[in-house]
Order: sequence, then structure tokens, then C-alpha cells
Amino acid sequence: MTHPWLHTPAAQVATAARAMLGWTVSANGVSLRLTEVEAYAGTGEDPASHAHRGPTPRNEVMFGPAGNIYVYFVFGMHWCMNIVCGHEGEAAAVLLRAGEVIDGIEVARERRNHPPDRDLARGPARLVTALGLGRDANGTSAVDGFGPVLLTPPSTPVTPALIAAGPRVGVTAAHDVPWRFWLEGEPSVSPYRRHTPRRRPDALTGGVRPPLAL
DNA sequence: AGGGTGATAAACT
DNA sequence: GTTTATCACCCTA
Repeated sequence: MTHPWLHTPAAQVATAARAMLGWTVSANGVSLRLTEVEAYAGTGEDPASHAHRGPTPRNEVMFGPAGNIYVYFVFGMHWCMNIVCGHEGEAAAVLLRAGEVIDGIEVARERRNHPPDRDLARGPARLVTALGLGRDANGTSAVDGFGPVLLTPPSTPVTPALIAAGPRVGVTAAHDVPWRFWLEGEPSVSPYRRHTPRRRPDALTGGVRPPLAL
């Protein structure tokens, strides 16, 4: 079995996520070694998951076969990608948060407008940009060889002692669930950022607000 | 090193 | 109308 996590039930998506560290993602002439991922479970189980409230047009791919890619659009400008896990009909996915470029680095540098190398795929939206992907990859397979993306096992397995876990980045709900996994000591791992509530701009009234009572 | 914030649009209530 | 699984850039140290 070359892709053991493909047959892992959705309830064990965290195990699947750990198992994906060190794997290679290739697309459009760039290959990355995954250094950071996050697990998201399904309906009713994980308030931070897009599938928490059941199927919608956006998240329907999460309910499909494992190995497919779920791409979503956030903050009006960024694309992020997941690998779907769990059996068909269950919703679970692993968000690809960061990777180390191991092939096609010149292409990646151009796509990302020449940042420091460790930032090329440091963060989920940067990772998608470095791979030259977007909306079109949604629903394609990362394992059958016919889609734009190919996910392949590491040549040398990850050292288990290097795997660290902690809370997921930027999520509003379930911010204590330690379902973010990364490889300790990798420069490409994104810095942890807790969700910061944003105050909306004051409407019409000129922005006068009463002093905050502490 | 770390914290604040503007940009910007689709999904959801 | 509100929220958002982010990033780049600017500010204080």
C-alpha cells in the first residue's frame, strides 16, 4: 500500500495528517517536501472544519473520495489546498500548510516574486502559489496521475521524533485542538498565529465610539 | 521577533 | 450584513 492514509477513516484524520509529513507534492514543474499540515474532520465533529455544518457547494469535495484535492478561496484573495481523507461520504481533509522546495526552485521563485527561499511555500496560500495552482485543481485527484498534482511517498521516511503538534493556525473555533503537525527545525514551517478578532470599521456615524469599560 | 492592519470576495446567517 | 483554515507591509523593539 503506497498511500496508507487513503484508507484511514475520517475519525482518524489526525493520524493521516501526521503520516503525510515528508511526502512530496508536485505540480506544474515544482516539487515540495511537506513540512507542516493540519487535520480537519467532518460534520458535527470539528467546529473549525468547513464541513462542520454539512455539505455545501464549496465543501462537497471533502465528502468525496480520499486523495482528491479540496481547494478553497479565503479573504478575498488567497487559495488554499487540502488532501481529502476518509471514506467516501465522510468529510475529512488535511490542509497543506508549508513545504520545502526540492525541485523547480527557479520557477517557484518567479511565481512568488523572489522572497527568501524558506518563504517560498511557508504558509498555505504561498504553497498553492508556488505550485501554480488555483480553483481549477478543486476536485482533481492527487494520487491517480491524471490530475495536475501528484502526491508521492518520501524516499527516506520522516524521523518520528521530529514530528511536533500544536493548535491550528488562525481558526476561530476549537483553538485548543492540537491538530497542526510539523517537522521540528524546518525553516519552511510557518510561524504560529492565533486567530485575531478584527474590529469592523465604524459605519457612517463618524467613528465615535464610547470609551471601553474595563 | 512580534504585533497591528488594509486589501478584497465568496460563503454563510 | 458578518465572517473568514491569509499575506504583505509597516510599526515598535
